[in-house]
Amino acid sequence: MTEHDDFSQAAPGAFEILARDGAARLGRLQTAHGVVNTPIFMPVGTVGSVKAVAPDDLLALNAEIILGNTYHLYLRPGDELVARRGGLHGFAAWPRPILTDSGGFQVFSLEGLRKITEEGVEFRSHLDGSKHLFTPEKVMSIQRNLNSDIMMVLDECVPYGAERDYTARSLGLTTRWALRARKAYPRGAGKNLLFAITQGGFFADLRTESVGQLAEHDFDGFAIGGLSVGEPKEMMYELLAHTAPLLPDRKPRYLMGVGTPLDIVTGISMGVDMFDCVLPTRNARNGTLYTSLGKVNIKRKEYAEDDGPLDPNCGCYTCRTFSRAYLRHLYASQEILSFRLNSLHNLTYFLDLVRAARKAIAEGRFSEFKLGIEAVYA
RNA sequence: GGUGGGGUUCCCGAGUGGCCAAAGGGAACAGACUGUAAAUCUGUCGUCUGACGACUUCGGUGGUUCAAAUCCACCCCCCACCA
Repeated sequence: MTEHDDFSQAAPGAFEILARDGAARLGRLQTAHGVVNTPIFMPVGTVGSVKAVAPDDLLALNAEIILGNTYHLYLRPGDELVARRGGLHGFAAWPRPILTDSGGFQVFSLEGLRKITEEGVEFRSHLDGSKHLFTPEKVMSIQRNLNSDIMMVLDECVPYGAERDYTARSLGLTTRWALRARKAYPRGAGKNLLFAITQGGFFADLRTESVGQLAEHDFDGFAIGGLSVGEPKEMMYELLAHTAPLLPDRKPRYLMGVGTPLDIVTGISMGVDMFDCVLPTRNARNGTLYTSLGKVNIKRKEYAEDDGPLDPNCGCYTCRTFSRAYLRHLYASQEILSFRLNSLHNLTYFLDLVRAARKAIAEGRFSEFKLGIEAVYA
């Protein structure tokens, strides 16, 4: 307890590993808005809102940190407008840590609307078609305005299927961009942490090279980017197993945009500390719910008169209060409440999952825990 | 009673001689979704078949025609306006 109190006074960026179980780590990371316990799942709130739920819901679920997105918030409402309102914390009324993605992924997913050069990425807004330029420096400035606790460097996320030459060149660019970002925001210039993103596509040696180029530099954490972009699952796991151990042991490791319950547990087993994914919230809105017994597609006819709870082993408001029959009806009727109840549940499942993982690591039975998840989701 | 319009596959609704098992939408059923251009997208949707294909459908009955949801006759029902 005193140890915890000591850590609560630690400077932002402090990362402590409390226990290990195999390659899995139990840790905690200090930020300007409080401590994040790892392994952690971070709900995604792209435009400054975790869709369908409110901050008090997230606090009730004990979400420790959420995501925002540089690209979206820069386009609308504008990072300076947000800055004038106390940054994203003040604007969105979220008191706990926030991580902002750099826009690198949008550069990837908006392919066709952008052009990548050494200087940065020129892109067209998906909102009004207007032209913009993101440089590593610009993206730092935007994230400083948003005042996120963890800022990500601008990177290029290489699509699955990209050739070796392209991937090799791209990884070098991502490294140079990362170093420019660090230079634009030197350590100690503020309380915001800065994470680098490793790339390397689907070539193990290029993954090694990318980590090699970045690991020696002074970042607060290291992310693995460019996975789960359409490749076969085994390939993702292979590259993850290859890459995770290469990342600095004493810094938090973040697997970007991943993933399913199985992906998360697998990532943890390989030594990853942080995860984010739209899956729990997006799938909630599309009727796919994650439960202790597996995925439930709540639209299915078989639930029309199912009076049981969505997940008998879940303590969330949705599961405590409503029947599958009612949840199916809400979905079929396209009621707003459907999005909210489904999102609350899925977020609970993902947050409970990492809480249970942390407990399992602390108790030295993580492999056993992982087998349990695999039994349901593999 | 008169005049005009109309009855299409679960619903709405296109189709006015062959390219029609019949556009489109909805509903229904199933699936996808991984750093959110996603309350989105995909598939099925007359019956039988794995498929090719076969068979039965467009208010009813009868007819014209090589061929009818489409043309003709009569009948049934609905709507609008007029009396």
